[in-house]
Amino acid sequence: MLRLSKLTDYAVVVLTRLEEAEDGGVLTAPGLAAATGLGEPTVAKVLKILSHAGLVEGRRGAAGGYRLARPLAEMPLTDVIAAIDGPIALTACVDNSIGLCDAEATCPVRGRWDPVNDAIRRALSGISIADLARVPAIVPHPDVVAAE
Amino acid sequence: MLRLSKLTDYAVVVLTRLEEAEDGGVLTAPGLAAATGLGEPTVAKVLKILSHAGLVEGRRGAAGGYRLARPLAEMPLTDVIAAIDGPIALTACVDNSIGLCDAEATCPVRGRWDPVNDAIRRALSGISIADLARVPAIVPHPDVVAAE
DNA sequence: GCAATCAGGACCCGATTGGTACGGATTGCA
DNA sequence: TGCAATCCGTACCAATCGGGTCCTGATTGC
Repeated sequence: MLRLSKLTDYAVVVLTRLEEAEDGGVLTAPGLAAATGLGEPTVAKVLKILSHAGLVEGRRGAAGGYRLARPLAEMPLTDVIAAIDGPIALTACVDNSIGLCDAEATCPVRGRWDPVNDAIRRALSGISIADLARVPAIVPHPDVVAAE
Repeated sequence: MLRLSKLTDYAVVVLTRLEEAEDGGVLTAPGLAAATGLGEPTVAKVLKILSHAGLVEGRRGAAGGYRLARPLAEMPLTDVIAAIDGPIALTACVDNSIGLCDAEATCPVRGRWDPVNDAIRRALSGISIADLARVPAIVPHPDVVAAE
């Protein structure tokens, strides 16, 4: 389905929540889990990945927690996707990488998806997490409105 | 990894091969399998899906086979992806659909990915299968060139 | 009537993902 | 100095999904 993982979804939620509470302080993983309604271990996992990618900064210790490494407006969606789902490439053969495919010599699609990957990267690079956060979370569905 | 399925990849190969041999005649699934180097049952499966989506037309019987329903230039990539991978939506919650998510009321991301989905649809709608077929299948990789 | 082909479904195996658990390191505070 | 709270890294397990195969029918031409 051309889908990306749930973890990426969670990451956006957590990042959005982190910015809302941004007053210079930090938020703990358990606190974020309670605020988002997600499972605590899952939130911790997401935060660890984001920390590894440099999108959030973790501070250890008794008064530790997480805070954003930079404002969400300066955080392109591609960074989050790349951090959690890996490099943005629609097929297993990333761009023109060599040595991964067993039927490399006869593979009829080598390099063929490159323009598609580029198109998607361009489309996504213009969207920041702040753009997603700006969307109202609950949007009335046309069917529901029509049914009323 | 934001990946789409291998089947979609195969579909592009098969469609491209179908157009090359387009002289008004048809190509059989076993023939296409031999021509593309893919497994025969797999090719048959792809063709069945494409036929169901109306992208190719199957003709049964002794002299049966498949032919393109329309030229590849008039076949947007989104049609093939939608036929094989389903509707283009990055998350499980397709757009603003209701009733699928269990934690619907508290879900903090409902409708949030819509602009992303739209951006990807726009980026992909401008690409036809003919555009992909036009890309040379074998492209020298920069690393390989540098290593020589 | 027979052979060749498409059509549709069921099935199984492997891979990936989501989610969990555990031990260790770091920091603040009493 | 010890304790508690927190992050960090890794390993692990269960469930889902996709790739691939097979079988049985329906249709067509010879």
